[in-house]
Amino acid sequence: MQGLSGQRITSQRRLLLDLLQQSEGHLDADELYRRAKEREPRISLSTVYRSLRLFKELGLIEERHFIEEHHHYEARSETEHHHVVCRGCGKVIEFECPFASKMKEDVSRQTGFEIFDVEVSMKGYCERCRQEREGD
Amino acid sequence: MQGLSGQRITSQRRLLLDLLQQSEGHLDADELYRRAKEREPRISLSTVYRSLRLFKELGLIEERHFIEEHHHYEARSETEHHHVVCRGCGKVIEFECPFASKMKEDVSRQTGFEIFDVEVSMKGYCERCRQEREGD
DNA sequence: AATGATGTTGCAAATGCCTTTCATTTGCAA
DNA sequence: TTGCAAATGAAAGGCATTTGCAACATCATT
Repeated sequence: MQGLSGQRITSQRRLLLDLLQQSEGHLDADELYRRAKEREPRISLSTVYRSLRLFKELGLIEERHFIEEHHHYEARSETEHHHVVCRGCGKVIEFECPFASKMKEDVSRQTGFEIFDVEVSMKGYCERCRQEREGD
Repeated sequence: MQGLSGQRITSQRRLLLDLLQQSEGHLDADELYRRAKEREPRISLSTVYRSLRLFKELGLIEERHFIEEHHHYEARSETEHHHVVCRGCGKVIEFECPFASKMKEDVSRQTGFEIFDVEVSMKGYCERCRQEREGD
């Protein structure tokens, strides 16, 4: 009738979602595009962006923005995980946060918001980069 | 001798920092530009961006990216605070997080990172938007 | 299987946030 | 007050992402 009802399953979408789900780690739009082109060279970057938006709306993937320049995407997993980014080399490590649900409740109570997403992100220097910095 | 030593105090920088410090809430570059132009119509957007970068490097302000499209800036405050963003209307509310330092320690121990920043951000719907959604 | 209605795609052009270039102006130390 | 490095404004550039549109799939119906 309207809206989301008439969504079609196309080869491009299947491919893109496959790639997102297979890949551990996080892909940015461009890397996803590069991988998709290996299998379907005619695919276009706009299709990648359009599909990412769709998957996000459907809740199939999550969008992360730990790097200023652009976003990263990852298939949604059961256990929510958070990120530390190294300011030196850009490395990203995930961790789980046992406080998440408690924080969510607290904040929900304080603000009256109905919260559907909690994200903890930290910045710092990884061990390797710390050593290099001390070397200077 | 070099580096940060040769920083100059210009009228534009004074104005911009004033505006950032006065404003409660968070400004994006464009809003800051608009406000600055009211007082100094010849100021340019690039000066705004250059100054924001400088202030950030000097630790005078903090950069937030709770909205995908662009960043928000706020004068650095003593107590660190975190944010909930309403997916409906974009409203941002701050909260304090008593777990922050504990999480920081935990993650530092787990990953070997030396962490200098923790940011908790949540998404949801505020009370008003929730009511409107239910009305549909 | 052929048809048709409508969702999707690729491509190119456009957008939007932000940065850079460069000629000119300004702050500030001597 | 002069000289020079740092800063500015204006315009051009860069890059991730979006959009307009004609050609093309998908899927429910014949």
